[in-house]
Amino acid sequence: MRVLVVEDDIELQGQLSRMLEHSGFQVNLAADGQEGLYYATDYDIDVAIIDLGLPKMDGLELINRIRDKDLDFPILVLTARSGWRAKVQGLDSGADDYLTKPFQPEELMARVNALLRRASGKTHTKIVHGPLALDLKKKTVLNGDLEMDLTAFEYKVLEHFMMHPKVIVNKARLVDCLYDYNEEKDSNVIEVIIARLRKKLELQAKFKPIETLRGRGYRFNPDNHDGSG
Amino acid sequence: MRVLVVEDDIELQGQLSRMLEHSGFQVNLAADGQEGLYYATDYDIDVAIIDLGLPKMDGLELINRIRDKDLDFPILVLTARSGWRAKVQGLDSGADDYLTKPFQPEELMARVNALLRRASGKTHTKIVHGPLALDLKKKTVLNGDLEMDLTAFEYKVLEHFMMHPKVIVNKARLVDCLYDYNEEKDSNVIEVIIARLRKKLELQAKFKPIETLRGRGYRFNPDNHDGSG
DNA sequence: GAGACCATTAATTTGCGATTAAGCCAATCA
DNA sequence: TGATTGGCTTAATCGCAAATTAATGGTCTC
Repeated sequence: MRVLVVEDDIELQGQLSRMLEHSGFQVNLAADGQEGLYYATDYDIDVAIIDLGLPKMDGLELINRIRDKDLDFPILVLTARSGWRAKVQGLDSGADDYLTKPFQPEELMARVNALLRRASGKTHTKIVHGPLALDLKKKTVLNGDLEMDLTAFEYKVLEHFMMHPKVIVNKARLVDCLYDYNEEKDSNVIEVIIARLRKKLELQAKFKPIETLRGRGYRFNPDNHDGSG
Repeated sequence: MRVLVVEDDIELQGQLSRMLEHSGFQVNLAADGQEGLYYATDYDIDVAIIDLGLPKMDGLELINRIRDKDLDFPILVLTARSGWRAKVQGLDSGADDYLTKPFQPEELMARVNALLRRASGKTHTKIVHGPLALDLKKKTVLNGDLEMDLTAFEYKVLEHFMMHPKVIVNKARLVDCLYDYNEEKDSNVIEVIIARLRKKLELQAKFKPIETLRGRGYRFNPDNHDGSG
C-alpha cells in the first residue's frame, strides 16, 4: 500500500512518514502541491494525505487537479482551520475525509485504514445513463462531451436521479437530498430546481429524461430521448 | 409504524415516547442495550432511536449486534458527545443518522420521518399476480410487458389490492388508502376509481381481477382471467 | 318489482406542477 | 468594507391533468 503525503511542515512530514512506514506503508513525500501532483500522477497511489495550507499550489486546488486527472484514490485532508465551512469545502471538492490539526496519531491511522477499507469495496465512482456521465468523486456531470454547469442543488437532485433511475421519487424524498432536515410543506423548491435542470439538460443535448408523474413525483428515465415528461 | 427507543434516561424516554406516539407511531421502549436487542429481534421494527451511552451494552455494540442479525431498519443515533469522531464512528458502524443532545423535538421527528422515507425506497420487492407485476420501489405496475399509466389514486388502490389478494376489502378501507383523514360518507370516489382501474387493466391484457361483492366490498382475485366481477 | 347498491360517463372543480420574476443572502472581489 | 455576483427562496400566475361530483342506467336482493 502506497501513501502520498503532501505536507510542507518538515516536522509533521517526518512524523507522518514514520508512523505510516511503521504500519507497513510505502510513503511518498511531497512538500508542495506541484510535487504532490507529480507523485499522484506518476505513482500508483492507494491513499493520499494532503494538507490544505500548501505553498505553490493550494491543497484544494491539488485535490481538484487530482480528480480532474480521473485519479480516484481516497484523500484525507489535514486542516488547521477548525471552521465548519473549510471542512465541508474539503469534502465537497473531492476529498473523502478530513482531520483537524493537531490530531492523535492513532486517529490518523484509523482513518487511513478506514478509507482503504471503504475504497476496496467501492467499484464504480461513475454513473452513466444515456449521454450523461456523473462522476461521484469529482461531483461533475458530462452531458455528451460538455461538462454541465450545475449548482449545488441541481447536482444533488441529478445525482439522486442517476443513482435511482426509473424509480418514481416523491418530492419529500428529493427535499431530503437538499437539506439535512426539513419538514417544510409549502415550498416549491423542487419544481424550480427540476425546471432549471430540465432546461440545462435539454440545452446541450435535447435530452428530456425527467418525467412528471402528477401527484406521485418525478422519474428519471434515460431512455426518453424525446421526452414524455 | 413501529419505533424502537433505546434510552436509559427516564425523563428523555418519556419525552420521546410522548412525541412519537403523538405522531401516530407505535413505540417500544428499552432502557439498555440488552433489552433493545430483544425488541429489535422479536418485533417488526421500522426505525430505531438509540442512545450511544447505555448501561449493560454500549450503543455502538447494540448497533453492531443488530446489523449482525441482518436487521436492516434505519437507526438514528443520539449522542451527548459533540465530537465529530463519535459521529463518524456511529455512521460507520451501521447507523444511518445521528443527533447531538440536546435537540429540538421537531428536528428529531423530521429526521425520523426522513429516515423512513429513505428506507421505503430500499425495499426492492416485487409483487406478481397473473400478468401484473408491481414494483414497490419503483412504484410502477407492469401489465404484461407494458407499464400501466396510473394516477396516484389508481396506484394506491391497486397496490393495496395486490398486497392483499383474495381478501374482501370494504370501501371504507380503500378510502383510507387514498386520504390520511377522511370521514366523508356520500362519495362515490371508490366506484369511479375502480371503474377506471378495471378499464385500464382490461385494455392491455383482458384481465378482470377485481370482483364486486355487493354490500361487502371488492376483492382482488388474480385467478379470474375471464372475470366474475 | 321496489329499493339499495353499483357501473359508467360526463361535467365541473380542484389543486398540482410549470414557469417566471423579484427578493434575499452569502461568498467573493475590489 | 462596500459592491457585485450567483444561487437559493418565495411568490404569483397559468394551464391542465386528475379528482370530485352529479346524473343516468344497470343489476342484484329480498
